[in-house]
Amino acid sequence: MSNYDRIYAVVCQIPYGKITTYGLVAELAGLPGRARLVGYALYRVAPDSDIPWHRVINAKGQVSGSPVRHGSDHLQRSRLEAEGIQFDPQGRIHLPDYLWLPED
DNA sequence: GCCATGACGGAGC
DNA sequence: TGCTCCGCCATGG
Repeated sequence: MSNYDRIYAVVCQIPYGKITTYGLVAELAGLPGRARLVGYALYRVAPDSDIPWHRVINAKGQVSGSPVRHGSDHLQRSRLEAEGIQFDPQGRIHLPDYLWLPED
């Protein structure tokens, strides 16, 4: 059981229509302050994976993504919009409205 | 084994 | 509000 396995496990718990941040995922996975590892873990996940990686964004409420990857960032935004999540004109999300909490 | 890098976060300006 | 710098640590050359 590696840290990545815990990260994936947490991401899989995110319900439909909800999102969370890298830092929160890291904390729930038992890796407080290791947000970068979460990003790195999701970076290694295939876009067609069964893991809802698209529901994880940064603390700024903005969709990230490596420019080098083939439009994975666009794919993420599309999937989020498909789940009813609204984006601001600047491409940002109002976190408090969609942020997932384990208590829910 | 060392060095540079990166889907981040937070503090400082 | 937006940009820069630093800390964190796994991965790849």
